[in-house]
This record gives sequence, C-alpha cells and structure tokens, in this order.
Amino acid sequence: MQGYSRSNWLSNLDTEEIQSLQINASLPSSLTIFPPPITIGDVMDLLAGLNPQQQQALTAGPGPVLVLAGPGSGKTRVLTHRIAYLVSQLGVRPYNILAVTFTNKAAREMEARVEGLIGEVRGLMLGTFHSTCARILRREAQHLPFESNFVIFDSDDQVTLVRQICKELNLDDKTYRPHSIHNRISGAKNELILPEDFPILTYRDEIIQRVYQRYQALLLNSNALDFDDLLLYTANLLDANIEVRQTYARRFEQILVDEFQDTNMAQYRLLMHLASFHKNIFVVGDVDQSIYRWRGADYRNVLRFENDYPDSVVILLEQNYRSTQNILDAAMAVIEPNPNRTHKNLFTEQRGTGNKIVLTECFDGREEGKFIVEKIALSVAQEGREPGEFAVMYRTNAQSRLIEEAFIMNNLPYKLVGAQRFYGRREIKDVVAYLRLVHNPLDEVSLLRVINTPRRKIGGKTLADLHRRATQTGQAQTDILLDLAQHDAESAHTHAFTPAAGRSLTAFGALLAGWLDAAQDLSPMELMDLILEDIQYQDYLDDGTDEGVDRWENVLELRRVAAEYEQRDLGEFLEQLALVSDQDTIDETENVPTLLTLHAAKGLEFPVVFIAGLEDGTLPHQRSFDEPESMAEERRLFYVGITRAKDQLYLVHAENRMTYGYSEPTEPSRFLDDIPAELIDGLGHVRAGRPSRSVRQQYSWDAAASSSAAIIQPQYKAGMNVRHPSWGEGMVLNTHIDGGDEIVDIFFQDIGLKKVVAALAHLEIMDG
DNA sequence: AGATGAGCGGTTTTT
DNA sequence: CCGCTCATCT
Repeated sequence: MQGYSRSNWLSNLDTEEIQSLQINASLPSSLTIFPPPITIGDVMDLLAGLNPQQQQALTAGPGPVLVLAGPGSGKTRVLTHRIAYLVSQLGVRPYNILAVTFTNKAAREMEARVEGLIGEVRGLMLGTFHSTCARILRREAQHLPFESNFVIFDSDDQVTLVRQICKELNLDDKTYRPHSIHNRISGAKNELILPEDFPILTYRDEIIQRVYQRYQALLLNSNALDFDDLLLYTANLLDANIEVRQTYARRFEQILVDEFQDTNMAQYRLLMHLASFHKNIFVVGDVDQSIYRWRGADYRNVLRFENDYPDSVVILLEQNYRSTQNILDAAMAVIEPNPNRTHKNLFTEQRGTGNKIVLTECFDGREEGKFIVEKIALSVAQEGREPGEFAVMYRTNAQSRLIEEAFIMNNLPYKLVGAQRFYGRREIKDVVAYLRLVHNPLDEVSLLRVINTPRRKIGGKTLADLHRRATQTGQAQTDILLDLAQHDAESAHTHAFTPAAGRSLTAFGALLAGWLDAAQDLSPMELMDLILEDIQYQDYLDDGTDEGVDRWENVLELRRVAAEYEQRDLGEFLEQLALVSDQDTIDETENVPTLLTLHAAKGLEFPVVFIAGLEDGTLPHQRSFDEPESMAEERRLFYVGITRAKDQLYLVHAENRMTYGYSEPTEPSRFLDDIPAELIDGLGHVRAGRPSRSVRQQYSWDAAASSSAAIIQPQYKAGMNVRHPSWGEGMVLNTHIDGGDEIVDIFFQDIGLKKVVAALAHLEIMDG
C-alpha cells in the first residue's frame, strides 16, 4: 500500500520547492501546507519485535543520543527503524535527515531497509563519510581552492605523488620512505593539522612538513583531493564559513551515525558542526569493535561525545540476536582483559548454548588451508549447509593465498573480498587514469601514467622537457599537448622539443583532444570504448600469455561496471571507483564461501566462521607487540571475528608459518589462552591429520555431486582414546572420509602417528 | 627508448 | 617469496 504519505508526496518536489515550503510552513496560517504526520500503520508497528532498550533508542530524543551496541544487538535495525520513525511518526522530511556509515554497502543496506519500512524515501542524505563530504565539497567548490569536478586520488596515487616530491626534494627514499611520509601526512590530516601547523620535534618532522606542504600544493595543481582531504576540507569549511555551516546545520534536523567508534578527529568535528544547530545527533557504536586506530580512528570520541553533550541519553544494547551463547562467552572472555572498558554482558535468549568452539592445530599454512576446505566440504556434504554460509577470516591479506590454493586444488569455488585486488591492478589503473585525465585534464598523476602507456616513445627526457615548458609558460602540461595537436608544427611550443619527441607529444595531444571533444556526449562506457579502441589496448595487453588474456578480461569487467553508469556522468563513475570499499564488492548472490580479512568482516555475519592463523605474530600481529594500545586493538580484532559467527566457530593455527620465504615455528596466539577450556571442543590443541588425497570427489558442492556421493559418517572423533590389536593404545588426532573409507589418524603411545582405515582396523574405543 | 636481470626491501589492517 | 627499483645493455 503506497497511499497518501508525506514522504511520497514530498518525493515529487525538488529541493528548492521544499525549501520554499519550509518557509511557508512556518508562517502562521490556517492553510495546512503539510498534511499531519503520516501514519503508516502506527508507532506500534515500528516498535513491534524490538526489545525495551531498542524501543527506547528508537524514540529517544530530541537531543543527542548515544547507543552503545554490542555485536549482533540489532543496531542496524535500530538505525533503520529510527529513520522510519522520524519520517513517518515525527514528520521529519527525509531532506532534513543525514545518515552516515563507513561503507557504501552499509549505506545501501540501510536505504533498502528503510524503504522496506516506509516506502521510497527521496531526499534523504545517506552515504559514507567520504561520499557525503565529496557531495558537499562539489556543491560548495566556490568557497574552496579547487574546482567542483575534482578527482579523488586513491592511495596509490597518493604515494606516487609523495614519491615524486621526494625525488624533487632530493630525499633519500631509504631514510624517507614515501609510504611512511604519506602515513604521517595522512595522520596529520585526520587530526585536522594543516602543513603550517605540523608539529616539529625532529629534523625529520621538518622534512615531512615540507613534503606535506608541497603535497597539498600539487594536489590542488591537479585539481585533486585525497581521501583525507574530503574530510579535512569539509570540516574546515564548516569551521571557517559561518554561512555554509548554518546552511547545513539548519538543514540536518536529524543526524544518525553508524560505527561511531571508528570516527577520527576530522569526522568528529565535522559531525559536531553539522549538529550544531539542532543537536539531534544519534550515534551508534561499540568501543570493543574499534579496529581502525591506524587510520586515525579514536574510540575515545565516544567519551568525548558524552563530555561534549552532558545531557545526552545513553542506551546500552546487550541482547544478542546472532550468535549462540558459547560463541558469546568466548567473545566476552577474549575482550575482557582489555583495559579501560566497561563490562558488557552479551547474552542470547533464542540461540541457545550451541556447539562448542573447535580449535585446531595444523602443521603449516598449507595444511591449514586444506583443513578448512575439507571441513567446509564435509559440512556441505553431510550437514546440508550451503557453501555460502561459510567465511574464512585472517589477519593479513597475504594469508589468503594458501587458503585460496587449497580451494583451487580441490576445484572448489570461493570468493575473495577485496576491492583493492581488482582496482589496484595495473590494467584497471591504466584505463581509469585515461578516464580521469579526460574528466580532469589537470590530473598530472594520471597524465604521467598514461602518456607512455602503451609505449609512445615519450621517455623521461621528453617528460622533463614537457614539465619544464609547462612551468616556464605557466600552462598545464595538457594545455601544451593540446596546443601542439591544434597547431601541429606551427605551435609556439614546437621548438621546445626535439623533432621526434614533438611528433610523439603532438600525436598524443591529438588523441586527448579527440576524447575531450567526444566526452561531451558519450556515456562513461562509450568513452571507455573509444579510448580502448584508439590506443589499441587489447593488443597492448595481449602478450601471448594467459596473464595477458586475464588482464583484458579485467578491463571488460571494468567496462561492465561502467555500463551501469549509462545515465550518470563520468564524474560520478570515477567517484564511485575511488570510494569503493572492500566490503562493497561482496556479491551476495554467489553461494560460495567468503575469504576476507578480519577488518573487512566488521558488520557482517556468517553461520560458520573460520579464523585462521591464530598465532603470536600474526594475531596479535608482530607490529603491535610493543604498544599496549595496539595489542588491545588486536584483541578487538579477534573479538570482531568471533562475534561474526552465528552457529559455529573454528579457530585454527599452524605450528609453522612461512614468512619472507622460509618456514618458522610459531606459538599459538596468546588470545587463545583466554577462552575457557569448557567452551572448546576436544582437548584444546589437536593436530589436524594429513589431508585426504582428493576431497574433490566426495565433497564437491556441486548439487549433483554432493547428493550422489556415497556419504559415510565418521565413527571416530579427535580426542578419543582407542586400542589397536597390535599397536596398543593411542589417541585419535583426526578422522576424515576418503574414497568412501574413514581414515583415522592415531597417535600411538608406543609407535607414534599412524593412519588407519577404520573399517579394516578392529579398533576399540576406550572412552568418548 | 625500451628490454632485461640482479638486488633489495618489505608486509597489518583500508575509506 | 614476490614484486619493485635501478643499472646495464641493445
């Protein structure tokens, strides 16, 4: 039923009309311009199914509200229901609501759920911090030192730029590693520290300040912003420009923030400015899930919020709707040792105690992969689980490789979360750089990337000449190229180059001129097609290897993404590309296991979760050892991983792990010691057996294969004590099905490890 | 200008 | 172990 509703009615109006109505509406008048607040059902419908704390959160306010939401406590539900409540019960116009999240995926999900509650909502400002800021900055560009068609530099571009500057300043890139300098710059930006205010304690700081200064200047030269700039410029604009601040502060009657514990200083200040007029700011967070300190996030913003708004309502959500009690108990035990936290009691009312947590020790990373894949295959084949119900999580991306290999070896499909994996590829970056250059010809990082890709005989010497010429004439490099193309040999610039170089540059300028011209009336995809054709990119990639073919496939994949932007302009397409997060690329329609980092897992849930690589040095990561605050964050990371699991949790560690090419023995993660033994299946540390020769035949989760496979149940369990007629007593370490037989690995007291075919070996079980 | 190979350094996590 | 930078050669 989409009857007469205020939101539907409003959706037909554009913003100017709404603003004029707003003025009218405030006039004393007998005329009712707005109908009374709509009632889609009534408030009871929105409250239904919510527990008392959730209900309190839903209707809290006016004024600041802080919701401390444990994992799985229904915070997304609270957020979405609250938006629905504001719109449908309090009559707040969607246009006057701002909701911010950290990923596009979270934003999309929120939008879908709000629409599910109250129908289509137009005008609501809902997005990530970064995309919201980009919107504001494009709109307010007249107050700012860049144009509204600015491009967003990704982390690669950012480091490239720093590297350029280091060269320019003749810095030794061993002592001044571009990555580390960029980190410092980024850290400063997150704290809203401008180059001139950069604190100088050492000589190194002085250098960094110089680079920072130059970095900002070059970004502006390129009409480009980096991720941090999006927040920084917006926060500073709101800080400095009272009019702009008032415009937005008055507009946003209601502000809602997800994952508040992961805000940094810039984001915090930004929010405070936006909320400065109405002060209706509703933030949801969990300090125990704060895992982005290295990116400037500061969970103390939660405390800061309480200080800045002493009258704020604080609501605690503890009841968990996701996990079994065993999983919650383990999670609590892991997080409890962290200092400076308030105890939260996670409990479930409907999920029950659940299975114990399975802890497994494998010989090395390879076996770890095999163990996981085998376990998944077995569950699919025997327990009727769907492949998509499984997730494998790890601390570092590098760990995914061995796990992937195990899947590939068994010819089983999986999906890997990680946008960087795709958008960081050379061929993708090339094509995107071409598009970016056409969108914003000032973008020198992109120009540099594409001007000689494919090879056009434009080398370092020629580029230096071009750069010098640009500096001398005060023109952009692109302008010189275009001028060469336009006047051919007659250009005023021609003499600045050798004849051969001049010809190459002129030819490239002509290409660029063509694209700039064509871009006016082409969709992003059409423009991409034109460029690919002009530069013969497919031929360039095709080097006769499989890799070349793969690369072209990736380009076609990007083309498919571009095709979705038929109705929108190039700028929007490029912005999306720059701001995709790893989570955003998760394809939920594919029914296969998910591989992802613990960071990427935040906010997600899976029936069965494997956490791999639980060793000291990996989780907690080595680089966190010396800093207590970092160790606490590693613990939170583990906590986040554990609390993703709904039904079953597997914790896996390897006795040996490859680092830098050679294998080293490891210690199990110290965090494992904090999980009470009674929550763990078996005796704790159980060695995984040798993997079966081929799990593929038995455990394939192709529907046909899994239903037709002859399935036998293992009769033995790890931890059992058994007696063999001739080898004596031993303990079962592992058991698996291979070729229709149950193979049991047994450690015999007298003779050591043996593999035994259960059906042939007359084993006697001595205990359960 | 561009292709090839030795040497090196590096790994956390990502909008 | 792998990917990247730099030097040397064609």
